[in-house]
Amino acid sequence: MSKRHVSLKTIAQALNVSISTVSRALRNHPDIGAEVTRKVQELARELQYTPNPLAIGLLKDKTNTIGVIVPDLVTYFFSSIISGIESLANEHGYYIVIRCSYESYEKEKECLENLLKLRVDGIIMCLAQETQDYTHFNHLLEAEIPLVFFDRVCRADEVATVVVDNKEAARRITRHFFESGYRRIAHIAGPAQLNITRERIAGYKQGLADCNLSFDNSLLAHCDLSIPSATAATQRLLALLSRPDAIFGVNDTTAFAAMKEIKRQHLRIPDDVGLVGFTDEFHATVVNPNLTSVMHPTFEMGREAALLFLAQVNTKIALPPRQTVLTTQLVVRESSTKALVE
Amino acid sequence: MSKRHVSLKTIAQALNVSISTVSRALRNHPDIGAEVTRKVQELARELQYTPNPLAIGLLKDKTNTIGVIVPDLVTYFFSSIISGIESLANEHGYYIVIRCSYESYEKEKECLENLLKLRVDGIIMCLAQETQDYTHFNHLLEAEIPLVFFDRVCRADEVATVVVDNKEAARRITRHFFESGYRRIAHIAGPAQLNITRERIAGYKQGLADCNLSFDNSLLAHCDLSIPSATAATQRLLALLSRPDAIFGVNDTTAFAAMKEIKRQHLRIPDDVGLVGFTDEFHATVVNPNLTSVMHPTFEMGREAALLFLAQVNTKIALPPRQTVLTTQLVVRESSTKALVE
DNA sequence: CTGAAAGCGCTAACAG
DNA sequence: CTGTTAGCGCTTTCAG
Repeated sequence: MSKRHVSLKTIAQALNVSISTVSRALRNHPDIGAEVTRKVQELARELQYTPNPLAIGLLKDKTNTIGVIVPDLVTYFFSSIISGIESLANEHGYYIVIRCSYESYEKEKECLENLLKLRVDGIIMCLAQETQDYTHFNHLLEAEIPLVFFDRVCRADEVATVVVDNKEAARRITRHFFESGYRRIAHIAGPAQLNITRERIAGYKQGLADCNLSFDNSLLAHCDLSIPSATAATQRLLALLSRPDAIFGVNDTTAFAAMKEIKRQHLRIPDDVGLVGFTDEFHATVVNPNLTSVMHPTFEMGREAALLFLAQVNTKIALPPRQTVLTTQLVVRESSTKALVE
Repeated sequence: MSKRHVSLKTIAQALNVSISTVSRALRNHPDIGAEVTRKVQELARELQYTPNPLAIGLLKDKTNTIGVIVPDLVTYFFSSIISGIESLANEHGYYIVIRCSYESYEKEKECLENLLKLRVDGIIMCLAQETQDYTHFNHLLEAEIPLVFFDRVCRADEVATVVVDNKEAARRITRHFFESGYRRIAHIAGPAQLNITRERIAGYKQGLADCNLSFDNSLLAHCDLSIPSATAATQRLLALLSRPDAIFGVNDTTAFAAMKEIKRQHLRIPDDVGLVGFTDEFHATVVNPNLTSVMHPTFEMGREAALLFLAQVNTKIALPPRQTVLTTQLVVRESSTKALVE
């Protein structure tokens, strides 16, 4: 069997001491004689001994492992958040095990179960789009297994969360449109059950109110965040008798899909239709015209989520769940700044 | 301690049988009486017993875990490959633990060491750009720890690899340019030490030869795959006295950066400069003009890599390393098709 | 058909 | 200062 790894036993036998002596020597336990300690450490280095985390995990019931569940691995939004989680986790000696829910409720439950079976120390996740029942988290809450939600959240009074100021951002976008001369401002929103959808719609409405514009339900199009669905939503909006002159997408992918569709219909951006996205990835500055977008600190969001996770791990007492709200910034580019007709 | 998880012991005590009986009953061992088996399984289900993978791992020296190292987590290319790995790994009961090398040789070594310390069953990875010394893999090869490289590879005679037909693809791009009327065809290549760089340059040269064009070293610009560096490379090319009329980037990100720079200099694509990328991500169809690109089957590449990994895990005998070559496809769009002047 | 015991690698309480 | 023992959760001989 274990030709592969040297264990304490290997060292103990070679040096003719007991396993516990080796164990202590390696951790510089004061009880152990200087000479023995030196010899043990020297041999350990030579043999490239590394403690077996399985054994320690078994003993301590701790794996230094964080389960991460995302609805989608490919999108910039999620991959950059994962990057943030990985970066902070790593700095603190944690490993991340990734699973993808593919926006499915069933898969999400399965991922959760699997990761718990693996004995991860806790979970950092973003809810799947489909998820409307939140009872599968009961178990974690009862067992006090660390849990952090980011972006799409639920049960925020019980679970730590990291989000951005969705409402404020949406409000700012709406006002920006108004100030740029747009009057029929539409919003392509996500699925109704998501908090981000609700909050951004709330901000959108607030923004309209700020500008004395009335809310028109036909200007609110829902999509399931997929590209085809965003395209369809755009088509619905553009087909309205009274066509919108501005569209704000729930994320950049949605906005890119909208951009493609708007161009396909030979409408000009920003002159015929203004467009704003949400996330601000690199491609916003590559597309034509450059996309105005809300700068969403995704990498930071990942790091914050990991931070909230660590806070839970390192506390024995159950502290009230922390809510981290990151601030966004509107980055104005060409897609929402038409020449004002005074 | 373990309020959290029920163990065989829990069940054994409740049923007043021995631990080994429970262990056997759960695996339907024929030795165990039908009645006992039924009772054990029933209670196990009720108590939601799940075997502790740490204990099994300790015993079997196997964790069902794959270490994945990528140079970058955020780029579409890598995130979609990770997605492919995750998908296949999951189907076979494996978990993936992700680490990022940030294109650094030192970090790559560190990631590798860390993952091995964690006792992953093997490694699937893409070399960091900086990596030029490949001796840190000796240990894995000697210990016969499964290892798979994808995209950027080394020691291909000893290690299983998944790549695409880089040379052929580059050749096809070059010929496509020629057939579209371009004559001064430039290439923004990656760092010289990478196989993908070498192979694509070889294909580029072959393509030039096919078209009876001579190779001009000034039309070959290297970059480090970062956006600023790709921009700089573009600038160098565009500043040439005899400016190229076509540029083929080593990947889409490079091509997008080039596109941005070309536009900034008020040159028209495809009329003044033709442009082709490599990877073909969604954004290729959003930018203006749509980017011609080589369709790189990234998700499949991830799945293939996982497949090669599993092949190694499931074989006792050391089989010769398999080389999987995936085929690409040139997707011609607007950025490389100027109106031919006959 | 079932139980006891050893061992995977490690730590910690308890002896000496 | 060092060794013995027990135990984390599990599988696998070996007894009975």
